[in-house]
Amino acid sequence: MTASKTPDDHSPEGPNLDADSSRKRPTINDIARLAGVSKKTVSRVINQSPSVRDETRERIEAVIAEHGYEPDPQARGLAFRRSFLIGMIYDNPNPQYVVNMQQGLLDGMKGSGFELVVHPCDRASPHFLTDLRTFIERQRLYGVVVTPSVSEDERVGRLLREIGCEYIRIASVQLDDPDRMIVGRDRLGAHQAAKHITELGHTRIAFISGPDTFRSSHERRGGFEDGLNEAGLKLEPNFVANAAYTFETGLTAAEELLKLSPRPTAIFCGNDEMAAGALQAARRAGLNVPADLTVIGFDDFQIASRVWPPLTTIRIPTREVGRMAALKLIAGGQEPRELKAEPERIAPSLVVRESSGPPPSK
Amino acid sequence: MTASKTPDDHSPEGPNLDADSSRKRPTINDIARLAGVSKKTVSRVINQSPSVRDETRERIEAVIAEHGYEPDPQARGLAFRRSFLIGMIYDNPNPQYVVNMQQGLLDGMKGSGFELVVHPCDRASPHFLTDLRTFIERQRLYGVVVTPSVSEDERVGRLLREIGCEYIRIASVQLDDPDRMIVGRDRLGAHQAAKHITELGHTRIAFISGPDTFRSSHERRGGFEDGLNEAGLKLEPNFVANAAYTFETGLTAAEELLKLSPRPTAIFCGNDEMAAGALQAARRAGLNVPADLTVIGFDDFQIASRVWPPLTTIRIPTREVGRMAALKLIAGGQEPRELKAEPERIAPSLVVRESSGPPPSK
DNA sequence: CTGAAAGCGCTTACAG
DNA sequence: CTGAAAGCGCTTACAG
Repeated sequence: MTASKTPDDHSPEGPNLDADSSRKRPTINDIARLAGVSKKTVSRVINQSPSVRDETRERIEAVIAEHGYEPDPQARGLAFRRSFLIGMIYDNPNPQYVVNMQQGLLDGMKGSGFELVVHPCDRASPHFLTDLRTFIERQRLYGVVVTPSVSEDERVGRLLREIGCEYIRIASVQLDDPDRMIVGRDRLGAHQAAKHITELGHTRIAFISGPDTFRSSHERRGGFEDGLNEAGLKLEPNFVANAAYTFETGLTAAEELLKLSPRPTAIFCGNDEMAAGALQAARRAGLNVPADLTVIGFDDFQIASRVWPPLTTIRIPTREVGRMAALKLIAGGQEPRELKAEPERIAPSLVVRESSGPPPSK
Repeated sequence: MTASKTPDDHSPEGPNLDADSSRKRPTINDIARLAGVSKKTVSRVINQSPSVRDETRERIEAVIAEHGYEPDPQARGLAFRRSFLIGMIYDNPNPQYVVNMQQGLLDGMKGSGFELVVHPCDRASPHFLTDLRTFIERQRLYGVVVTPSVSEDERVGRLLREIGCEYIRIASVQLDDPDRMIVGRDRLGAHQAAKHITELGHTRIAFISGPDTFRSSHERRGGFEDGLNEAGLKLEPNFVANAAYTFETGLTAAEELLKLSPRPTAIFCGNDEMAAGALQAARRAGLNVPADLTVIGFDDFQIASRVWPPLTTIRIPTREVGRMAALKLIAGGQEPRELKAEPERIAPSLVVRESSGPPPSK
């Protein structure tokens, strides 16, 4: 054991959990005594009750600051019957999504005193709902943020309401009270992709869809179709392939599309992973991207700029979405000011790289 | 703390926390009453105290099971002066590493009643240590798992010991008591890479290193050099380039190496991200991988199989490492039986894909 | 082997 | 505007 030992530290040696707590952290009782008030009044200051005389409040705040007092969240939680933990409930298999979302939630929780507890889950498990319930009730979670595709499960919404757990669902469609949701703008993003492709002059345009179990699959397809229609084009049924947001399924789906004759000159993929698979399929088919084939992704995760050629894609500000979700949860469902003032901050945007170009001239 | 809704908020609308709580969850008092014992005895059963008569224990366990009683972690934590939360402290920028590690920790914590609180941090921040201390002390964390590169910071080890927080450091070198560490086998992995490359017949072999701030950079280099030496080769200083574990720095470093004359016929990269960058550099230089150049990565993250050609790399079982770390932390530093019996479960292994081959014959 | 009392550090409900 | 009492659901220390 190195470092600072205080005079009253009589511990013999080794990491003893109790002995080493240098100067014990002050409690509400210490602050009350030092400020010459009851602990209830200190409690009022902590909880920002308006009914405290300014002078009293200032005196207490000074003592709190001087001693670096921080209320114990466990004791508060016990008395409140509710912890200061926020859960992130997710089943999205993409690590980049998960990390960006966590980071965003953490951004939004910063300085609030809340902490983030992560809870991946499996919607297909038979214990899914009971596990979720146990997790939330046992920890008496302050609230949860739920991301796709779990967020789209109506059983989850019902459960959360039934046990009275505050929540924010993140999804690409309005599935619940607006107070309880952050709605993504997937349609808009897919629309931008369609616009880009048609403006390049493509007419034989294909789409690789994500799995039916994600609402975003449908939204992205819908937005894409709308965009094509605006350009006077249709999404031909045989130019639509179903995949599952993974690299492998994207690869297979693209292989099928490229066997068609005439084959598409552009493929819009429901996410970057599938687009990376499509790039692989093009290579195997001896096609040059973008000279022979335009490939476009969705998400703008790291992989988009790592593959060759770097992917033109639709960027979703996942971290910012997470930040907004956390702020909204903490505010009890109130739309964050920033988001109200500038809804565009969670809007998708087109990122043009090297995988898109005009159709082959022949 | 943004106090938004308090428990006695009897607002007519919206999710009322109290109204919906169907049947209240039983407490230790309920169980004690129903079992005809004192709550202290129930507490003994919960905490697996040996001094309870078998008959009594069974009776109590039956009541617990019947009512689905679960002790409140907040109340337990308050009495224990220690929560049932485990923190993951990290600053690794790779999302895949973070998610795999989290998943592994969760695997190891499963059924233990602990929950995982995530805490990314920035070693370079001036508040780094105070923030960390505040986080741990305020939440009275049961313990923490620290990953590279924060885990390699001696200030962190000192702090943790000083405040008496249980911890496991994950690193590529033994930096602490064996009870407090999970040591990775990076040297072995790099050695395997060297063996593979030399067996293919290469002699002009380069290395792209990670940043000095990660011990793994040095270990991987060391293991690689050892492997080359065994084959009677040396790692030439001008064939070593320094990068920072990122795609961009890997790209730049590889460009420099490929300008040399004669240029290397194989490059071993400290991780997959840099190897992806090296692949990009080769393409820009008009070189074919693996015909003109062998490129090898380290980690076997998803990106390794997404790039073209798919990367030969060294697989690290990150998730398993995480699981072992959690088990060890919960066991108070005792090596998990599984790991003792089979240390190889956290050993690296060579994964041969398409980015490696014999050197060009010319 | 078992229990009654006190306490962990907060808050609610009730007074004044 | 402020406080004394009781309580949140557990555990420790002390008895027996």
